[in-house]
Amino acid sequence: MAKKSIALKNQKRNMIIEAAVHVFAEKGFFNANVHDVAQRAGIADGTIYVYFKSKDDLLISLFEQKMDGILDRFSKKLRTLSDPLDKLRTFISTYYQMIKEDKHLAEVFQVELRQSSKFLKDYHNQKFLDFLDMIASILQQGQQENFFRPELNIDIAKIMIFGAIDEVARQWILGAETKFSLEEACQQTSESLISGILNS
Amino acid sequence: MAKKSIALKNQKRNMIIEAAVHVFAEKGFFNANVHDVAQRAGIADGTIYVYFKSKDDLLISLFEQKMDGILDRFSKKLRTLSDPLDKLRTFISTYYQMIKEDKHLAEVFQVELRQSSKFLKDYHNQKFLDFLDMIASILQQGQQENFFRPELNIDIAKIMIFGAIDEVARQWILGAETKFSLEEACQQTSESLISGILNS
Amino acid sequence: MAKKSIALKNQKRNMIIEAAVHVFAEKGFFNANVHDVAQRAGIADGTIYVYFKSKDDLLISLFEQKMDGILDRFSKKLRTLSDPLDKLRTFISTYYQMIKEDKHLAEVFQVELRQSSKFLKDYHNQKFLDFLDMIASILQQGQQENFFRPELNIDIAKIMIFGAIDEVARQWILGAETKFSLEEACQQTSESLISGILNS
Amino acid sequence: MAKKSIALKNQKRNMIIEAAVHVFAEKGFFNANVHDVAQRAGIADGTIYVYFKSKDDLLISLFEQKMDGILDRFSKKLRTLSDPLDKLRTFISTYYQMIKEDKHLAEVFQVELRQSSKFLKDYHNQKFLDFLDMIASILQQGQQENFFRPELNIDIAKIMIFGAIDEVARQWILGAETKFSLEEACQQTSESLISGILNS
DNA sequence: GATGAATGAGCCTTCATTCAT
DNA sequence: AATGAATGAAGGCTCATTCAT
Repeated sequence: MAKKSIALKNQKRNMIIEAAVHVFAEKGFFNANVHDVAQRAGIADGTIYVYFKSKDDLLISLFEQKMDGILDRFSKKLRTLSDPLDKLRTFISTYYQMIKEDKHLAEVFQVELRQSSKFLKDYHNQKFLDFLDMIASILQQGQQENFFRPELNIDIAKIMIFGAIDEVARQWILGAETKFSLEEACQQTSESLISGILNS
Repeated sequence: MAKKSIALKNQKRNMIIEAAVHVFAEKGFFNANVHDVAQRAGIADGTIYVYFKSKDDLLISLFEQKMDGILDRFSKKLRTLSDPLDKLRTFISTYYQMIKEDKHLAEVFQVELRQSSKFLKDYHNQKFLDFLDMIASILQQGQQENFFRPELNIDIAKIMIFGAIDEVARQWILGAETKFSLEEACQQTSESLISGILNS
Repeated sequence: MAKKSIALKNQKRNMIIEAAVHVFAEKGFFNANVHDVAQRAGIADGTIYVYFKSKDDLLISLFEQKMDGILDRFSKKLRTLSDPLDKLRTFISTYYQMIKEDKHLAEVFQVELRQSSKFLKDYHNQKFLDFLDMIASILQQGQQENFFRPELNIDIAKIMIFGAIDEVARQWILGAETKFSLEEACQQTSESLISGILNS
Repeated sequence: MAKKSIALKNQKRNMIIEAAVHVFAEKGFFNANVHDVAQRAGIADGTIYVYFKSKDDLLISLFEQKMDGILDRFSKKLRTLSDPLDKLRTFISTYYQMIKEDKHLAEVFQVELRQSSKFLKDYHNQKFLDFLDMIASILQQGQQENFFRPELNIDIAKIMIFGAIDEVARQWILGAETKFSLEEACQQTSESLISGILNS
């Protein structure tokens, strides 16, 4: 019974998070009301506070929970591969796939996550750093195995790669000026990041 | 007299924008009060509204004005160059230089500009698109002159390049996990974007 | 439970309206703060907005609700009568009685209601027109039954009669220069409106 | 030169008052800005304060000045007449004529003047009482000369008569529900007030 | 006298959060 | 656990008034 109760509790908690993803994506964290989230979740405003300490806590919890899922997903995908180039290509394609599957979540992550450090005091976004380190691991392995240039600064490269694919994804989501498909974006960014843009 | 009056008005307007850059960078647009901006500018709250229609208008005006300066700066820098590779390297180094010179402005741009489309109804950020098109121009010229790969999709590449350098800049500003100098970042991203990360 | 809840809600709504009547009567709508009304009602400022959309809405709701009561009261009083002269005299005496019983409400109505058309966009004061039409009905019946002059323009007369008794009531409330009782006012205005001021 | 200067000063003062009449009539005293008035007068905001102590003072001055003109006008019209009935009919027709000639002024008087006692502390509207007393004088003379009923309470009747014609005028101005001309209104109210509505 | 930029007090309204039911 | 009415602090914005020019 206790187990079931916990499961139910988590279920409602997830419902709220799912509602928050939608509402925050649509209006942005600051323009969205707790009431909006509650309404979308089909519950009363006060109920939010049974599961979360505050509006900020809801956002952070959303990050953490979703990030766990994402880290898990990437981890599983990469585990089966051994070639660093395969890994990098898979990482990139998985990223775009994820964006495609859940635009709302992507919007919340890209926009709100960026400023989390500023408005959420004392929140150190460890999970995001873990995510970046997945790229770093691939690069490190690739460097050790002589795939990637030895003079590559991995701390910079991991950020650069993330920034590149993330910005392309954002512009695709925004839809403005988008004259490309995600598939093409995936192929193009992979190729350019790996081989550069030079015609050699 | 009229000239002087207009100059004075612009001077105060700029003072407010400068104050807003600092305050928005520190607290974020939503957490910052109009009072905070006024205080930093050394004026009364109401004076803000002599120069700007609303808090939103202040942010947009800040974007537009600063973007004009930035576009001008890049335009001048690139004008003297003819080699596409030189142009791209200069573009990237100028970007990092700009970030270094005015961290506050960079923060406002990177964080608040991103979500502008969401919370500022009917604001189409044309100036940002113009900025991206400066990269596109370089790429196009380079492609025509056979420097860059013919199969490169410029609409994607311009975004990718911007995303790459911008994210590296952001992480450098945030300071967290930053184990690199901007000079190194410049050299590394230029090299990787141009020649790729492959060890060939 | 639902019934009780609705009853309680209406009770509090009425409390606020009652407070608003007092405060608006004392200070006038524009000089009165929402805070004043809340304080008089013994609630927090924000609670006003649980029951009313805005300060304007509070005033309009006050009109509508009170007008409903007034229309009902007059309607009941007149229903039992058949003679048009009796009806008119009763209408007038009821008006003065009402004024006497609730000076505050009278002040709000006489002063604020007048300008409602100007400051409350899109508010068409239908209830007031209904009130005037109660006089019109009496006049019409009286005209048909040959009590009142056939050449009487009822659309003008109804307004004239209302204006006459309302202005006397207002001056009585203002107290300035008032050298008469409401009873006398009732008797005098009834007589003058019905028989004129001529000594015939 | 001093005289001329005073004349010029009065001219500008009048310009402001005229602008205020329009603006207050359109928007109501509270919804109208000093800026609106200044703009309509074609002067700077601050100039208002060269001629008037405050926004309230502007309204009061407007009343006083316009009332002087009105009292003068009525006084001149009535001076030539000797018959109390003629006087009363002339009073009423002059009132409607005045309304017709300057709707804006009429609106300001009818709406704003009413509440003056409430929002303008310590303002005793003596001129309005003088106006009412012009009616009282007519009634008194008529009563002494046996034209009007001896039991008529003049303090009540003067208010009643004013209220009657003023309300008809207001409804005519508002235009809503107005199915009559001012000429008809004049004839009807005169007749009804003098002879009553009874069919005798 | 005329100006209009600057002021800052004040107000309506929102909304995250609480708590009695 | 769930509710949603109530709270009250906080904030954007207005505008009558002032004053240096």
